[in-house]
Amino acid sequence: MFLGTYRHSVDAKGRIAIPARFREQLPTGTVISKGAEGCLQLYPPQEWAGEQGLRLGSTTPAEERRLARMMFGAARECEFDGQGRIVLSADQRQYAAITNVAWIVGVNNLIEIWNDEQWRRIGEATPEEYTRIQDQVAERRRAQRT
Amino acid sequence: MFLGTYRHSVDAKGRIAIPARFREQLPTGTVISKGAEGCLQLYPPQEWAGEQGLRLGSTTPAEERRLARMMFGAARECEFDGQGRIVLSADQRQYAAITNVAWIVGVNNLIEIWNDEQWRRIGEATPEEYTRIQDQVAERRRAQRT
DNA sequence: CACAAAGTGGGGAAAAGTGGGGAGTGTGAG
DNA sequence: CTCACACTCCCCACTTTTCCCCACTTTGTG
Repeated sequence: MFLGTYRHSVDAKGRIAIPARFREQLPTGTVISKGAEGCLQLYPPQEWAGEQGLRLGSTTPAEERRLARMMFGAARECEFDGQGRIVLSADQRQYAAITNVAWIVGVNNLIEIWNDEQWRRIGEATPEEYTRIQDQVAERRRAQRT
Repeated sequence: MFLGTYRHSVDAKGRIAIPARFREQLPTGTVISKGAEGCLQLYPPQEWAGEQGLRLGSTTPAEERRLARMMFGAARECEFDGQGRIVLSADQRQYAAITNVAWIVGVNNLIEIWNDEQWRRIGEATPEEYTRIQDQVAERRRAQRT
């Protein structure tokens, strides 16, 4: 379970330190890829396995073909250096518009990496916004139960 | 079952002591996160388990993605030091507007942490207000049952 | 009133995060 | 073929943060 938000710097070589709390839950085989809304996502092996349902074949619909190409084409296995950092490729940094700092966010089953500005819009919600969103969850849950 | 209200101080390092009566009911795996109306909430493991239905994957709808990011990004597992204190992150203190003192309130199944001023507004309700609120809830329940 | 338990505050060791140097490898131009 | 350049890793050193431990104060209880 990945929880919490961390603000880390990205150095000139494109390296970023993954918080120790996350790192110790990430075995080798962890994959980083592009995610929705312009973030990057780290999938632990068991989560990445869940995405293997997406496959190309003669009967795969057009949209799934496109999604599969984007997801798997952008993916890479994570390699940690001695300091617990991974390298974000130029391509990945451009996609997520990351320059000097980035936010690393635990989202339950996977980890996301965001640029400064975009994360602020999500993470620095006021109590009022947060309350509204929570009520939405409750409403959604109630609707699903029926 | 968590009952009662305690006024504790928050030191320069952001630490706050959880009342012993609460602590002895909180196993490891307790999670603290942002709550409605600008408070912080402590979820014992069994309560938090209910929040974990939200998962991210390539097929998760946009609304759920946003909810998951806010909920889990704001959360952290509680870690007690030898004195029974937890650390409130800078982010959490800012959200709840907590500086030197805070109120720790047992609310049946979970625990809330409030800043001084906001709690006074809730905790120091007059008998008239209390009665009115009780009637409102009763009315709502009756409406839902139909 | 004495003792125990709970809460508060701070110092210091250890861990985590940050930045940069330099060896090794590969590519492309001369 | 050789040299220059770029790039990737690996390692070392510094800074900052975290957390563990000790000591004091306050509260509660027999």
